[in-house]
Amino acid sequence: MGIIERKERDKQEMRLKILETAQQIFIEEGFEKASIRAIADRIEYSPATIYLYFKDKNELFFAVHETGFEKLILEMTNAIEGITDPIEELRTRGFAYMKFAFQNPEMYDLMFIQNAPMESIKESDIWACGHQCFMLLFETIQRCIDTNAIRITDLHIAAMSIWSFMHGLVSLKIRNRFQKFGEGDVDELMRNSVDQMIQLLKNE
Amino acid sequence: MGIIERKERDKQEMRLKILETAQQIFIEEGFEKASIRAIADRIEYSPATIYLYFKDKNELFFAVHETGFEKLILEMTNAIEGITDPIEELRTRGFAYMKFAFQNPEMYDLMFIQNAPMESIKESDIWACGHQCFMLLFETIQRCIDTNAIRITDLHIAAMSIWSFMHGLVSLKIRNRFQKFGEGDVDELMRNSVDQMIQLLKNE
DNA sequence: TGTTCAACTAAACACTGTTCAGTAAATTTA
DNA sequence: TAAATTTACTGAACAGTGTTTAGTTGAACA
Repeated sequence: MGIIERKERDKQEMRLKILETAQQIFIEEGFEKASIRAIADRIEYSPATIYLYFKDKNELFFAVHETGFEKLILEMTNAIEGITDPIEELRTRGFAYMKFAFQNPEMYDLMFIQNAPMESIKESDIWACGHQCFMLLFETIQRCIDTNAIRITDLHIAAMSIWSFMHGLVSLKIRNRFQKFGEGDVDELMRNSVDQMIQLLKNE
Repeated sequence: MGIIERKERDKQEMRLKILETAQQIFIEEGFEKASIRAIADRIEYSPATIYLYFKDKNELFFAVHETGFEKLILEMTNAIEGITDPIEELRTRGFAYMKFAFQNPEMYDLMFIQNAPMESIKESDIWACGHQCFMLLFETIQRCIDTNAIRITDLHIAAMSIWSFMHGLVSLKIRNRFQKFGEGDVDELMRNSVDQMIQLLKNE
């Protein structure tokens, strides 16, 4: 009989329910406010129940941050549709990354700033969704190198440099370190910085 | 009589004692572990006493993060002693910044990643120590621009780009996002990225 | 000497993540 | 069908967090 199958389905459903509720509260009110009790309250279960589906808060928010990567990877993939010039591809992916951060600041924070999700990765294995995302960057940079479009020849140095630049820009903004930086609009200065960096990277 | 003067001295002394103890625990065991109760325990006062000297934990850790900036500003100032070439000055300051982050990861985290210190800055006024630190960067970049040594001509764009790059590099490392990035040593890859960026910035 | 005032604290409040013994219902076995 | 077992769930507790408040104690002043 399909009782064990139904039970398995129920279990997955419950897990998803917790996950979606965690994500909801977290996106609306931030990581701090997304407490186990707040999540339990909304799904009308006791806090202890959550621990039957997730080892701890870190593991739950690891699962949440994975859904963030799914979204980012999708957007970074779709962004370059129809683009052939490698530099234009790099520029577009850069702006897609920045747009994601602006539109999902709490999720970006969880994915690239918070300690929580990284703490649930066992010493032996890898940050799979992170690596999957870097692959998109590697891909684009490799194309730039192959067509001699870029002034950096080492793939890993280029990837680390470009990602660091983008992350620095976005995370300093998210964590409020750009208060009154310069005179004009900070967001515009950020966009200009990205464009300037592309110019710097371009060969000729 | 000097009673009120002595009382004022005592008050300042107590404030300093709290501040130094907070800093100690925080550097040794991180921000999470540096609780009001842990600080109170070590100085052998009740937790409530701390609130007679600091409005809340944010204000206390704003004061701690200020001592971090004093150190960073000192190191960034001393680093360039005897250097005349603007590009070399920029490079040296970059490495000094990175060295500070590596040697004082918890303090760097507090200064540039944590929300706590920024939350105690009133809407009206400015992040003074942050701005004082940027001035050193502006200074160096201005020299680069004046001598035509750099491929960026806008001071604010250059400052934002270079700071973002350095912060991205260092904060991704601190928050554990460089696990197994590439094949070799991550620290060396980071240093190579800084050197590569300097090459990119250099005119000719 | 009595009064005032400042420094300090015990205890509580409202939270947090997490664990565990116990319950109740669904499922399986006899 | 009745009894035994397994599963899902929870109340209550533990140990911690930042913060507030009423109340105490000792020093300074009148």
